Amino acid sequence: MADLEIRELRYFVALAEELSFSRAAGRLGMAQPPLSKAVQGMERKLGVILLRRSTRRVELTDAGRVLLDQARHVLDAAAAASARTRRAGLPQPRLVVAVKPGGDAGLLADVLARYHREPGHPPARVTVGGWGEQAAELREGAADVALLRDLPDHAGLDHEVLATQPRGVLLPRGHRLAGRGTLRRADLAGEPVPVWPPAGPRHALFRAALDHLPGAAAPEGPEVGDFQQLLEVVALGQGVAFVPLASAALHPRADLVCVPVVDISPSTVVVAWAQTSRSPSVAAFVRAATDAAADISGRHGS
Amino acid sequence: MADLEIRELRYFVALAEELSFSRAAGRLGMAQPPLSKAVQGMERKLGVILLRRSTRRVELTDAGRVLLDQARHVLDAAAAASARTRRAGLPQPRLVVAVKPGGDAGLLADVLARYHREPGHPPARVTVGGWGEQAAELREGAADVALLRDLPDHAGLDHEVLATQPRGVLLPRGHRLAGRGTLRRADLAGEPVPVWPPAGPRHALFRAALDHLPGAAAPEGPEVGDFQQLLEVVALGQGVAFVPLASAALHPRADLVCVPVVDISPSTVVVAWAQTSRSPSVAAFVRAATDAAADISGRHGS
DNA sequence: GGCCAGTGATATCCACCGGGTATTTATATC
DNA sequence: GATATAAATACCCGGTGGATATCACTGGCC
Repeated sequence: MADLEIRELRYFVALAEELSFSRAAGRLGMAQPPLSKAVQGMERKLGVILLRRSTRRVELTDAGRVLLDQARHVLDAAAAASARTRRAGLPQPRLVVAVKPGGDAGLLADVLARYHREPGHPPARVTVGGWGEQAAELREGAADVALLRDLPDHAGLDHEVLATQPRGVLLPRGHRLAGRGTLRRADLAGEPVPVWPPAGPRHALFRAALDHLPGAAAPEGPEVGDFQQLLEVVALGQGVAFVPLASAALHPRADLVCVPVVDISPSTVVVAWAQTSRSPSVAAFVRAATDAAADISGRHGS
Repeated sequence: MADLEIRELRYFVALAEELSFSRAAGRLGMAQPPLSKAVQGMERKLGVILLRRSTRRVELTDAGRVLLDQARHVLDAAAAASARTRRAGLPQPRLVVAVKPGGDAGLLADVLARYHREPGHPPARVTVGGWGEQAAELREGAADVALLRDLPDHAGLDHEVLATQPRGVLLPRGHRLAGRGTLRRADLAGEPVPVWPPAGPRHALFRAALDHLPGAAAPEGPEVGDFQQLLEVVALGQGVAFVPLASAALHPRADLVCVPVVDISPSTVVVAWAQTSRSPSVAAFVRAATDAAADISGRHGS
């Protein structure tokens, strides 16, 4: 049962994505024949046909689809192993915390203070990145822990919920519903929802919108790449967006209003970490985060 | 940033476990010098010292400890990739369900019926294994989904709780507390707790016992390897054990009594699966399991 | 304190195989 | 049926993974 090598898995992923031996070989910086041989070797070792190929078409078998998914996990894990080991070997290792601007619900300073109060843990270094990057950073070992909103459902991450925030809908000031004090989601049937981001896994706000609008009554709006574009599209009347009320308050615009929607699930602020890197320092940071959040909500509650 | 190869990670894990180049080389079926060279190559590629070595002692650096942990995850993922791909390539692929005798809370038949009712999914095959094996089977890809009690906290598994069952304490019939109708955990201070299993991650019942008994008041009892041995030890008065009441009812013995303990957390029955293998079939099985559990508890509640 | 046993590092060599080039084979299109 | 394109086959070469032999260092022990 000789197992597969990392190199072979990289080859296979490239091939499965390109569905062409020549193109995949080009992307890998190698010639086509050795790629053919490598894949034949994998099929021999596994005793399984991975690709149905003629001279004109290449397509994955069921087993090939499984291997594509699994290989990505292995490659992530291998990249993470290198990255985390390198970081641990630095003269002064740091706990890398990935945050998104506005995605920490104002908790970051308090969390860091609590984390540093407990001795024996490496100092924290904060990196700022857009949504989606954080999950990738955690999985690939570039970061140890992250504060973010609405965790994507990607496998491999554990999380604790720190806070929930009610969501509203962003509307242009002149919209027929802009004057209402609160809305229910049924009111929004038929409003177009901008697609965000245009490629790859959708942003949680987008998925939330689809989940919350009744049935297929939500036509897809234009594609937007970031939050600013989203605001522009809404201002132009091309779509509506579900955002946390607190987040809307951070970006006030004269031409937009944010109306609370009472019957949709709230946005969550979470602390997340890779399931494969639960070090004592990560645990300490998570504890600091949950303590800080409990303290805040307790203070609000009193 | 050339990444590490699976082969190198296997070498490193063997070396880190043996802490001896010669012994590790022996275990790997190779000679000692190439192992030295391979590890030097890894350190060169990573730019990190993994082992502090003299001619008499070998010990891991901090970075080495990190890599050991990470390498195990990569090797698990790689083994799982091979296993799952092989299984998917079989003429008639199956959904492999790992169950523990008595660990399904009587749900298995109903869950299987519901799963098979939905068309389009491969037929299920049930494998029976002891506790701990199931988690390993899921991580290594030998099984797709498992019904088990008290999920170990190993990383890499997702789960949904299907049911909770109150726990009691097993006592020999002549024990000073055996006549009581119910107990509180304070009553049990000072009772010895058998260690189970003797090596590796502890069984959830054991960890629960330590969590629930006040402070360090619980001396460790003898080591036991399985449930039958645990019953023997308790019968001999060498220790006490926390078990789900339903589980105790399955193994009635004249010389043992099970007394409910009212202030400890209940045992949970969960459906679990590897985070890295969320196929539609797994999702369908999980849905069937939660539906079946909701149905049962609903029927009991009515 | 010096000898010896044991262990890791170095030196050197070989064989295998990962990868390249040239060619053949098969299929879709016109 | 001719042609063009892309995967498979044939063959070759160089790098490297692994083996054997040896050196160098550490630590126990008389």
